Amino acid sequence: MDSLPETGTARRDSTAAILAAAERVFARGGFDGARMNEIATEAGLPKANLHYYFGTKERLYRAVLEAILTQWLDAAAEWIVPGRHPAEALTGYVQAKLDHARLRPEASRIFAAELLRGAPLVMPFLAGEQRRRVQDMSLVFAHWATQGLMDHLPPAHVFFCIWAMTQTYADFDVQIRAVLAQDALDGQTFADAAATVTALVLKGCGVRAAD
Amino acid sequence: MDSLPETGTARRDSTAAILAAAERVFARGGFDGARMNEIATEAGLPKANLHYYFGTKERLYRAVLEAILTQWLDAAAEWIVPGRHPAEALTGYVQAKLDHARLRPEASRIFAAELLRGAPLVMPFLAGEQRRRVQDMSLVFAHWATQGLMDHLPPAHVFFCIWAMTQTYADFDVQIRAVLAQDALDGQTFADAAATVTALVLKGCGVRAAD
DNA sequence: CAGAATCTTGACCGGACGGTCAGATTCGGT
DNA sequence: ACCGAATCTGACCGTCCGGTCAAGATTCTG
Repeated sequence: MDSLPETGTARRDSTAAILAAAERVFARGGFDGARMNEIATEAGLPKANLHYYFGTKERLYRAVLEAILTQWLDAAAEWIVPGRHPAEALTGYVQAKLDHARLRPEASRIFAAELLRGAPLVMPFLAGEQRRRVQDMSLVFAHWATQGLMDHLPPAHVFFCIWAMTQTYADFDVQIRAVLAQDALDGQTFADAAATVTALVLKGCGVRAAD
Repeated sequence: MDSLPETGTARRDSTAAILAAAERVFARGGFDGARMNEIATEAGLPKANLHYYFGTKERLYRAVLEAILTQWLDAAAEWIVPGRHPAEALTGYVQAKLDHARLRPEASRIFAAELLRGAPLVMPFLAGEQRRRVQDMSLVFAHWATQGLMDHLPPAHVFFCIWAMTQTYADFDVQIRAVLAQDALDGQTFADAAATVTALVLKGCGVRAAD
């Protein structure tokens, strides 16, 4: 197929396969529920191979988490800038978060499980980078509010609510599917979700439609 | 202290202690993260005693879940009745959910972890009782909407959002504490949360203030 | 092509953990 | 006081699972 003599190919391919498999398995059962054997099978490699590349289960888990966190430091935040009208900004932010829930539910679930455990590994991230981001975005909210473009609400709490609403469609989709009696969350359902969340956020924050 | 000759006292006391300890431990690490030994220690009983009363770890877990589910079939739903004005009803519902998050965070976390695992045990509850409740409450929403008391939004999604927003203060409190740089979520924080969630829901649903 | 470096893998190990059990103790009724 | 039922518990067992290892295969480098 491809005859180029590539170096380091094995390492790259194997680690990628392992990380992908690990993300799926960790998403299914959390750290404690995951079995190295299961990850190995899912990756199509012998278990000893995982240990060759990652050493221990915890190091593998950390590697998976790391990749996920850099996604949480996400493109969504770029919507929240003073130059934009809050209607446009918040719509974009919500949509970006919802897209993430739809396209990478495993990542969202692993992050959720980590928080449920008390966030032993991601605490530095939460108290550092994420806290800083929220502070920055809060300034933008304050700016919009003083301009009369939206209500004065505690910005941090608004973000907690947006995160909660959007991630619930990834983390707890089994509940949503059960209540809606659907086999899988389809495009229509996500469209309804987007409309609902956007409405709650925009109207809830008293954002007037962009002129 | 109390000298009444009570029968079955041992059973009642022991099972209660075990269930309470189990709820705490399961909330901390989920089913897979919990250790029977840990639960025993926390309950102040030898491990064999847990097995005497509950047989297996899974049966103990089921017992804990059962107790939690009957709380989910909660008092909150009683707020959502046609006779009430939606402003009052939704405020009460949100407040009840938030109270639950504040007062029984362990229960909320165990439920969340169970959903994350794919809800192997509570699926019948979700697809049965809970689905039915949502259908009932959706009728009330439709009633209010046709009366012009609130906007037409997909009622089920509004509930998903309310659940998500309120439970996030229990399930992911570690994240909220980190971002707010607080040691524990205090009364003021929950007051802010209540104000924010209520504002998002009421204004978001276009509920006019009660006359 | 030789030798080094990297990678692969089946077989194995040790500890942790859920679960068992038999004997001791306490309880409840009469 | 007595007896059967219920309760308690330390010691033990078997399995599962993360992790190791050494020998072989493959790939890289000069």
